[in-house]
Amino acid sequence: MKSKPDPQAVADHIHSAAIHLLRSLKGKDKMLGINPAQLSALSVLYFLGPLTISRLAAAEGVKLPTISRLVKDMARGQLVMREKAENDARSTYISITPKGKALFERGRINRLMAITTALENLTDENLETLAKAATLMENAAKAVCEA
Amino acid sequence: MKSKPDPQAVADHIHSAAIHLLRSLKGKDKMLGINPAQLSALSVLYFLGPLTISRLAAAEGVKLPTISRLVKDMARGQLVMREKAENDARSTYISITPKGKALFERGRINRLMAITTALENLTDENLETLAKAATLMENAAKAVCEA
DNA sequence: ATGATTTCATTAGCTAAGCTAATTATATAG
DNA sequence: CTATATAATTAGCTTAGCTAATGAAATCAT
Repeated sequence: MKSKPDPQAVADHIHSAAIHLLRSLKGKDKMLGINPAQLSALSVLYFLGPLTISRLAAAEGVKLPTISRLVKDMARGQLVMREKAENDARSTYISITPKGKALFERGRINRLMAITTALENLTDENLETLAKAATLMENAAKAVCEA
Repeated sequence: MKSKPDPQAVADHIHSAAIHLLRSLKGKDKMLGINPAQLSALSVLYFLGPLTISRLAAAEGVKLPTISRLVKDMARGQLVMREKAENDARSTYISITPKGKALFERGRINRLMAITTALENLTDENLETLAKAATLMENAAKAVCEA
């Protein structure tokens, strides 16, 4: 064992695995009446707190008009709220409402339960491996962005 | 160390990591004039060989009409070819053309190079961890689908 | 202070990709 | 031979992405 791992092969393998894992979850969200874009935006607002449209767009890696419309739709559904910025009359802060919070939590639990169930029979050692790998992947993602 | 890992936390961590890694790659494809849906379909045809529309749809986890149109677009761009099935006049086999192959390889290399570069400074041990985790993630994805 | 530039957000209009329902053509079963 | 099932397409809808144009506010340079 312990044949020198080929970085290119590892990149390929982890890439496929990420794609397949996320694809397998795609179906799990629909039952809630939540779509991936909204779930993702809610996630950012949930964890980072209120953000302007611009910052939300940046966080999501999409252009500003895309978020502008998404927020309009979510505001109509009472999932988020707008608040005028005090210092800059051009900016609006978007924050998640209790309803949005609840929906996000349900969606999140939905996904995580699916994964957790799939991990159910793993040894502690394998879970440890996954935990370490997750951190390595986060770092890699950061590095890709900065490249 | 070696505190019993919480499966729920691991699920969460690996989920985020997969999202962030793939998001970080999103930008890398555009330069080629290839979009994610086409790249993904080409990938399936590249590795699995010619498939009917139905099987391609199943492999991609989308409905048949979605692939039907995607194939029409890709055929227009000479990325794939249609061939009538011999045994069943209803079926058409879709195969990747040399042009499609070349485009796919460029796109793939683009992505993989981005990841590979990001993994550049990892120890062999960490690469090993990622390789193992990739396999675990593939299994988890399969389990989620079957659940 | 005023005029030019930049920034934040929205709107309009386009494209791509997903879906369902309906249609056509072919296979298969009773 | 008729009925049913399957493969693919088409039509029509939705959502999410984009760019370009616009409006409104802030900043900067005279």
